[in-house]
Amino acid sequence: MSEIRERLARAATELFQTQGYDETTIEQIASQAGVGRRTFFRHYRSKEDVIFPNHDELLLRVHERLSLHPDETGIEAVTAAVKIVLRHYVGTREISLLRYKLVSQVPALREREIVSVARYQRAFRERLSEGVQAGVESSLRAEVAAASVVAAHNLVLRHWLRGNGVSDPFPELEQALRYVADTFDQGPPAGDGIPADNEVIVLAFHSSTPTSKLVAELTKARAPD
Amino acid sequence: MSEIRERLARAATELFQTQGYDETTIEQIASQAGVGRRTFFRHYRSKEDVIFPNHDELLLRVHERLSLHPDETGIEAVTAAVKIVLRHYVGTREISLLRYKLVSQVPALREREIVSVARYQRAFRERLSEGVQAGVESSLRAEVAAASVVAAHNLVLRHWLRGNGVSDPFPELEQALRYVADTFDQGPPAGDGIPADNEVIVLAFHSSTPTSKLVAELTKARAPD
DNA sequence: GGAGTCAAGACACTCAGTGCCATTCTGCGT
DNA sequence: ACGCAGAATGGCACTGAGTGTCTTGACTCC
Repeated sequence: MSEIRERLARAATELFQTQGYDETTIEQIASQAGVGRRTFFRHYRSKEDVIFPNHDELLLRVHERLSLHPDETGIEAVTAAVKIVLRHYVGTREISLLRYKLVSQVPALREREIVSVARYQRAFRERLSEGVQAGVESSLRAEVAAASVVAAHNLVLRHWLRGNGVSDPFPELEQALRYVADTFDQGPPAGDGIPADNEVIVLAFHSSTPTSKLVAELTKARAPD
Repeated sequence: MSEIRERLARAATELFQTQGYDETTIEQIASQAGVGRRTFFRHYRSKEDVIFPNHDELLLRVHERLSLHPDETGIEAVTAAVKIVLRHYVGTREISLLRYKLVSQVPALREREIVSVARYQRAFRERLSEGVQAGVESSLRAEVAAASVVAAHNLVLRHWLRGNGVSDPFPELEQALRYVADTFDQGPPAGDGIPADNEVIVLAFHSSTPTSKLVAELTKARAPD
């Protein structure tokens, strides 16, 4: 990490907080950091880039993790990958908190964040679609599962940020992800496709019935020979 | 719809298709339409705005529909609202097809579209959260349900667009939405409360519930942590 | 026919972002 | 210690988006 890059980041965050984001020009950031305007663009692609640094690299790491173990479940891979993202945010607490404050105030930054999130979601969706046959329902399922993981992450992250980043968000993430995994871990809902009619199955059994027997009966009932 | 506005739209779409989007300047669009550059900005906020016209108005109609019947289910309201969106796209077939082509080629437009979609999703999420107690799981549920509806819509829309907008996408949307509604309409499968010994358990669940989930719920209900 | 209103045009300005070239700094081998 | 190559920096100019403002012209209402 070059020294000038850090000087620019510091100058930018100071100015953003005192003047506001929109009111700060790149010229000001550069001169506050004691460098030329042109040099700013050698370190950051744009003003937004100061707020979302190393983003490409993080996305790359996520992609790498997703393709690391081709034999693990999609949900497993995605679950592991999303932890990388949260770990990164937690590891860069200062900038994460500043970003949170700015993103909730500046529309342009909020949009940029949405786009970033969509990139993760896309990566997740692609991983979840691997080895799954094409079709409306499978696509929908993969997309929704990806969205769920992202939503779980964002929920936990926001909670952590609102608490000023003092707690440990990982147990909470585990919990939320477990909820998601429970919903999406396995194949499509029974029946290949959308049920023709909205059927409700009612099952009555004695409380002493062992679960194993129950499942056997149930399976038989749902898909008779 | 003013006449100049239409001239501008026509000029823009022509230039986009012959020269490409990035290579077309607003100056060119304006002069092709026979007006001044400044006039362009009186009709469209930006170049992207030509590709996503009436967008705010559509979002507004969605919001209106969502708050129309406060007593209907969240899923019902959202399901109805998303049809407004699809109906709009179908109703403006030409521009929809052009947009699809451009969005798949120009990164800036793709990002803009992602942001637009996020706005609908947010509206849906808010409607789905109404009257639901706060909490991680409820929030997650609302967010995921909103994402599902959006995903269903986008899937159907893309399919329609890839088919050059000749088919009727609504049956497909209905089907996909039914799938989503089936997943989110009701809470987890019945079984709240711990059955006492020697009791008959009655379990009602939807036929689309995966057996695995069913078993998980059942196990939880019978022997809660 | 004259006053008022509204859209369009024209011009100037700020700022983001990029290309280009000269200059300076830095590390490195001799 | 010296010089050299390559990289980093600074400065300049340019394009293009977007905005403020003043002028002009057309249309309307009285």
